[in-house]
Amino acid sequence: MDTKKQMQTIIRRLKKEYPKSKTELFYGTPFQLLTATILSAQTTDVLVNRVTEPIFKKYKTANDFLKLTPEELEKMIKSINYYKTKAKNILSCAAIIKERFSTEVPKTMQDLITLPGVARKTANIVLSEAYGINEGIAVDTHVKRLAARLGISNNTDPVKIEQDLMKITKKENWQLVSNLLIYHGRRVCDAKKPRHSDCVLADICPSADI
DNA sequence: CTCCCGATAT
DNA sequence: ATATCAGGAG
Repeated sequence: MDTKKQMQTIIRRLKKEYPKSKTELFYGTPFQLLTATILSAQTTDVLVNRVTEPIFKKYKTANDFLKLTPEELEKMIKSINYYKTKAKNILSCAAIIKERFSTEVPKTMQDLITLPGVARKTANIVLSEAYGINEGIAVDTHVKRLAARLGISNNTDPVKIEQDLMKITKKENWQLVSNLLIYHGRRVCDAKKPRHSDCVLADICPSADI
């Protein structure tokens, strides 16, 4: 079966299911998106938004966040897991962005992944959402799980999964496919109990033995 | 490979 | 009690 056609079908059907799919992370500025995405590692977006909403009212740019001490930021994001590491990374990012990138969140993959706590997944989110740049496909836990279940990629390395997805997806759909798979992963194809009977992809999915 | 290390659903 | 949640670094 043609995997490119399979991907086209997946995108068409999921687009119909979730016409308004976009990031569910709350943010205003590029640095806020970077911050929210760093916080979102192994954490639900609902919890991230709960924590960032009051913070983002006061702190919008890298320079704003540099007014905070690590201890102050830790206290504000205490309910997020890995809060110490994340607080340190966010402030390190702010400092580096101020010093090396004239206070602006970088617009290239190469520059973004030099930031602490930022790898391809986070960089892809920032590039596509904040700047509209399709450098790659953001592969998170949902994309990884759905790619495996749909028989698209058996790799465990997120970078290889991203390459497998890019090969069979039109570049213009790179950010869309990531958002669609995440939406579907959260609502129907969840990790514990995938709801095959409610899945619009069931007939083309190797994992749905209905 | 381990560490980071909280909230929530089941 | 345990698995999982928009991962990344050492």
